[in-house]
Amino acid sequence: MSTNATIAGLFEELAALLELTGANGFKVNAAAKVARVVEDLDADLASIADEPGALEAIDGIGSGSAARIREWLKNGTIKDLEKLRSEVPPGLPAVLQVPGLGPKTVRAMWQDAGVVDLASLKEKIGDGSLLGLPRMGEKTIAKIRESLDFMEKSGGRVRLGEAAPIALALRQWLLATDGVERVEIAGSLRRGRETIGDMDLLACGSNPAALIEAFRTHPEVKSVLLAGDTKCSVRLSTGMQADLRVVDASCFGAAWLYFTGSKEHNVRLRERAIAKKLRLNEYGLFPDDGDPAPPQNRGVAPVAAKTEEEIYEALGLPWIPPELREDHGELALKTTPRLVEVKDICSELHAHTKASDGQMTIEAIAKEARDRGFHTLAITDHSKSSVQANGLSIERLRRHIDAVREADARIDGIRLYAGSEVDILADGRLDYDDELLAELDWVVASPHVALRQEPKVATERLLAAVRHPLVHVLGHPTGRLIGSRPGLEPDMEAVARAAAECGTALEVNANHHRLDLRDRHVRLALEVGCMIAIDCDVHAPEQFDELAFGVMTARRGGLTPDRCLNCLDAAALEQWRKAKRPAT
DNA sequence: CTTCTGCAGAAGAGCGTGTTACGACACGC
Repeated sequence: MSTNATIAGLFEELAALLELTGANGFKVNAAAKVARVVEDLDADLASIADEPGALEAIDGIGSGSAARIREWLKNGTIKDLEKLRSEVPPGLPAVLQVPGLGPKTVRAMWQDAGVVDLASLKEKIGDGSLLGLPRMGEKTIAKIRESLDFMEKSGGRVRLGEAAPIALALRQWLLATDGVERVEIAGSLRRGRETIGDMDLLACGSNPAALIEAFRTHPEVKSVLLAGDTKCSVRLSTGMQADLRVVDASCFGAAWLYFTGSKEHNVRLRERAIAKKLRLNEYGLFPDDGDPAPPQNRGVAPVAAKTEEEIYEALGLPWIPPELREDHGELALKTTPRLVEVKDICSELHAHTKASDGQMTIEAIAKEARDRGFHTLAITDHSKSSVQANGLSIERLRRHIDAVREADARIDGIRLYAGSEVDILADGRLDYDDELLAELDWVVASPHVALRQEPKVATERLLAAVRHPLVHVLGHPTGRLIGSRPGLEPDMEAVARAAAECGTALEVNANHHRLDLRDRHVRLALEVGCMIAIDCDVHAPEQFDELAFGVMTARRGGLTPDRCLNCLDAAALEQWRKAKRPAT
């Protein structure tokens, strides 16, 4: 694991242990924030820690956290953390992750009922010994049991690509309800995070009770966790939790803003409101009249409430796209950035046919891409070392190139590139020799094996690939699979710098299991001047639909159309391709 | 614990909901 990821993990643990030992809430928040900041940091902490004041200059890291980071880098331990570890059972922080359990409850379960980890929680639920605790009744315990089941199945979060179709189906269902005016997706799903904890929907209409009733009776709903006049939480058959809020149309914007989050973004907005003598809540942005009672209950007219745009404007901000609402500096924006959208994408530059492990013929995939409005499709079947994916031998590739060129000549309305997704071998060499690669129109170089190698080795490996003069795109650079395989941990800044220098594009693989580059790598790549490709790595026709997830990930990294290969028109893409290989 | 205003000390988002016990609390976003 990289140094930053390790340190982020330590501070996350520190925050959990502080919570469990009943520490000051601000102390807990501070540690949690350090974890978040460090996780997203581009610079390597180990390399900047020696520079006086460098750690403290990072927003969210003060003298205390800086000292702890230095202590860990020097000794490999943090005294305060060790002390807390000795006080709290090692399995207890995991119990805190159970939805519905907060620090107070877990602490009581630990000290009064002997719960020390998830296993003992399950046991104590089974033998009824939790019932005696304060605020622990039958219903509470039943909910905890359901949450535990979900965590066992999914680890508590589901991938973006799994949650999105369910949310869209729920939205359609609600849109058929009596009196409905509007139904929107909010929460981390709207922000396009790679995994979703629970899904949030927001609705308004003339018959709120009907919306709540429709929601709780959807066929996918397994149990109703709570249902009030304006709010309903359910557990879906997948185990995931879904929340619906029903609000008045007059404050839809305020509510949508609030329920989209992130929590950190909301806090920033509210701080900004306070600085302007205003108050922001889910009912609107109100003048601060000094009365602590909620203004919406006192007939106070909001400054803004109906749309997100007018609320941001009243706070002196441009409308901020949901994907950027993570408190990663987005409040410094002066105008709304024109981020890439699905409709901007007009080529697919990474696709597989039956020649390797795809399901479609060249002709079928070409027509599919054309029907989706693309002007160019790169056929990039696997190379010879990818035996498991039926990679093409040198001979087969030569015949395949001919077949693609023949199809290109025959099929109207789309341009086909004869390409390859060539393996980057463990030592950085490519899986075909240069002579053969030079015959191809398009080369995506991707790592598929040796995905556990040391970060330094991985960096050299990827550097070799991006510097190779015949490579157009570095495909799914880390090889990670969300939730199941961490993948390579190269020095992404070095890789991106080399890519920018050599004019090699970096891919955001849109497959929802991959989303690789991930959001923060996109941001890093853009900062150093890279071009980005968003590709579906298509193996079957429906995989073209994964594009939305790749686009959201790219938007989270701040990608604009001018920096995205797939947004170029056919002539501009052709020009870029030729400029990349001036010799050919 | 960190940040901000002023260099020491204050401030740090704000609300609905269910549960459990009848006002308070914990939780989640």
